[in-house]
Amino acid sequence: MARKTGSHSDITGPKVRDAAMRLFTEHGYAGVSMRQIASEVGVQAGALYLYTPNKQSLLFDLLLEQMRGAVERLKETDLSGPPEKQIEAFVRTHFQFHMGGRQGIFIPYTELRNLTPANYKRLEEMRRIYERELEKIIQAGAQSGAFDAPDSKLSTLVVISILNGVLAWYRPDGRVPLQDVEDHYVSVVKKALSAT
Amino acid sequence: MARKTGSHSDITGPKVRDAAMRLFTEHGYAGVSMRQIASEVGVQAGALYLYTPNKQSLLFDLLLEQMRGAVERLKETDLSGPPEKQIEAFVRTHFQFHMGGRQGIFIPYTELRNLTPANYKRLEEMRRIYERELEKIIQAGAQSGAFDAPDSKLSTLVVISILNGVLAWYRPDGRVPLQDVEDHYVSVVKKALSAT
DNA sequence: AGCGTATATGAACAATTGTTCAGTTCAAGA
DNA sequence: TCTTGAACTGAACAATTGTTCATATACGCT
Repeated sequence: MARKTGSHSDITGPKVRDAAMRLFTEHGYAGVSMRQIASEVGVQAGALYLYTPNKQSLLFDLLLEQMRGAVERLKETDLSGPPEKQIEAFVRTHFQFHMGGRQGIFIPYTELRNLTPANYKRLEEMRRIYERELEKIIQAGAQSGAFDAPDSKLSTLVVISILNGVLAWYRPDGRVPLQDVEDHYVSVVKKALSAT
Repeated sequence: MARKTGSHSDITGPKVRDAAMRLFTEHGYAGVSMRQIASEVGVQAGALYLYTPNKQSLLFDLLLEQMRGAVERLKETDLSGPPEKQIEAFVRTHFQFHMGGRQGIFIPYTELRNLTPANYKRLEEMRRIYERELEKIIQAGAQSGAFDAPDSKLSTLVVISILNGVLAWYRPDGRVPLQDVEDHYVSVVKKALSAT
């Protein structure tokens, strides 16, 4: 049997990416087989290769899409005003992009280790661009005296890791509403950066 | 060839655990094969089974040892005095245990997902014990008005994830000395919890 | 109605996986 | 010196891995 009714490339393609995203997020790249992904999609393993040249590309494309999305959203964000307002805007945008949409389905950056050196390098560059934006905010705040951040690079890394930390514990079916979590992180980051 | 001079169980045993620890930390459980571990130890794969019944047990024993160590250290820590002093003591103990010793070689708790349900449950119980100690500190601080933490469970999860976040970016050969990083985290967590 | 092609099957592949085990080696005790 | 047994090898195993490909199907087009 092949080509069931209503089953086209436009349907299966996204299904493959969604399944891979969910499984990579949950079990990690090495812990997921192509057959698991195929089974999730409702297809045989061989069919996946109509949508990706190989497993590595599947991971890379998903991570690239993620990073591109993050940078894009950030560009659309209004990062003007006083440092406190800027950092709040950054935190909310970052949080919403990572947790919003497909709730909590987001391949952790830990999986970067599974990339080819060449692929890794390309993503690493995009990440630097993203973090550079945060660093600029922190630097401005430090200069104006609003923030206590003598080492802006260190503070940037820490803030990013704080924000991504939510993926480690948040469960969509948990007790605390996502909006409350977002507000909490806004408060935490603002205070963590604040001058004493 | 077998049994080289000076090569005993007392030597190889720890070597196996060390290699597994390092590799699991770096590549994740699923991304490491028994043959890789064996090669790191300088032994054939079959020999590993003199020291562990199987791969799953190897991971579980390491994680159990880790959790046990963390709880032990915490019990030895003086958690008296005002909340600010208590939280500082907690942060320093937590940080030193996770980052000290074998610098940054620490299996991330993400790897818990690779455990058998039974094994997972057992570790989860220990983790609750550990986090309960932090929650008590936060609760006391909230009650005294020193901390802004209306939801102590949420704050606990967030603080833990903040602290563990250091594993995501810290490199032993990096620019910032470990002691400075520790001090930075002490400051960040204290401020993040502080009443406004 | 029938052709062409996008979409999928399912079997096969070489490599690698965790694990077992009969056999080998060598240090220490008798 | 000889024996014993702990420590290890190396080959083997069944299962699973990523990937390929000849084949089959059924939809859209004419």
